[in-house]
Amino acid sequence: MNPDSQNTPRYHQQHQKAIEAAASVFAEKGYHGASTQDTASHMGIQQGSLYYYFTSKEAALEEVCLAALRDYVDQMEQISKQVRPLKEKLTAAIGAHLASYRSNSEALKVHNEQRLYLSEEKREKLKALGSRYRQQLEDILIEGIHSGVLNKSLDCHFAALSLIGLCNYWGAMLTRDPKLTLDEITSKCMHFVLNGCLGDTN
Amino acid sequence: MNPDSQNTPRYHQQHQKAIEAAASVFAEKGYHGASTQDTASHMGIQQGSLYYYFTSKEAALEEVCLAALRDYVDQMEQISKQVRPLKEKLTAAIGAHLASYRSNSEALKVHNEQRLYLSEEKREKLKALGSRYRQQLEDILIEGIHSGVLNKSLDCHFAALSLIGLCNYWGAMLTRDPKLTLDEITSKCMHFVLNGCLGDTN
DNA sequence: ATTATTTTCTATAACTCTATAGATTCTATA
DNA sequence: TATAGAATCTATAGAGTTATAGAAAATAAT
Repeated sequence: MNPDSQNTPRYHQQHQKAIEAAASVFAEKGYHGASTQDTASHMGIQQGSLYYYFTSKEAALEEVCLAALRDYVDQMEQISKQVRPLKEKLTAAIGAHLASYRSNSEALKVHNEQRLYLSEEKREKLKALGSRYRQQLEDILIEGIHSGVLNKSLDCHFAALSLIGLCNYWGAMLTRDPKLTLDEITSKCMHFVLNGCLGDTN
Repeated sequence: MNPDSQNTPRYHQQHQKAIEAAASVFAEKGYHGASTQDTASHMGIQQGSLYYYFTSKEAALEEVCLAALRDYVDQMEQISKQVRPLKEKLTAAIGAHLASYRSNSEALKVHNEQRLYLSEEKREKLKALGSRYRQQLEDILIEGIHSGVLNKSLDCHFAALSLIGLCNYWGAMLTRDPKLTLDEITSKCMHFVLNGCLGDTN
């Protein structure tokens, strides 16, 4: 393949479609459970043609994971930069995290559930992105302490990770159960994270 | 195979070993990523011999998941029956959940991450067990409201699910990072679940 | 309209995987 | 120790998988 050919609009568009198709079938059947045939069928081309867009099946997984993370790390970056009160920021962060599951559900699900099947080496880039995300969330919480809204003795590292765990859990639920609404889950997560089970009503 | 042969001590013992071997390789490589050859090698027999203990690869996955769930649903049943103050019960529940990951990590991990690859039909039994677990947790919370400890307006269903999500997240962390201690994570989860990020220090 | 390039297709090599059948080796018991 | 039954092994059918090579079709450029 001529390396220039990767710069045509058509190539870009089809490459994108290929990533989405891979995300979709990996999300449904898992990385090992899905075949390149599945991905190809999903985007309406022959199995062999897929290799015009991916060098290997593993490369496809890597691209899906990277695409998923980049999107939502970018969003978080935006949110953490803004100057707004803690509660608004946190609501935005949780909302964006959960929304990623609805809009981009497949890719994010694949990242969370299938990335361990990538070689150590390929996971490094993902790790870097992932911990940037966690750090930004942590920074929001630290800021919340400084502004006097959050409990001074809060372990922000633990809380940030717990929040990620919680959002991933509910995000996965959102993709499985269409009856759940994004807004409701967002506000319930928010309330739970802030007040826990003891906290006062408000 | 003579059906009686499944009643020998040797059969029981090897069958158990087979479940553990399957749990181990499924946990590491995923259901589809692991081969029956892997499982057989892990327990030191030939690939074909495995079918003396499992009727199919899928049946092996089912057994692994069932074994994992039964163990920890039983524990929860014990805990929810006891007459103790809410905080103690909840600590016991969280502690038991997290401890399952340390002791029985592989099977539980397989249940959480691979059970969706079972046929709808085979998942039914798991669902029943799983929702019994959730219900018991929910009951503990409801009891906590009645005894006046928990916030009256708490959505116990949502809270129980969130707690499960949180414990699964930290449970997975516990299995990956040996530096984390069970007691510390238990108490942090407990504190987080009760007080959230706003709640007072105590 | 002809040519060059990009995109897709077909066919297939080289594996790997599950599951089964029948032979073989253990093991307990009479 | 002879023998029935349990446990394991070997070999393989049959299906599915990834990746590649070269032909064909579609598209863009001259």
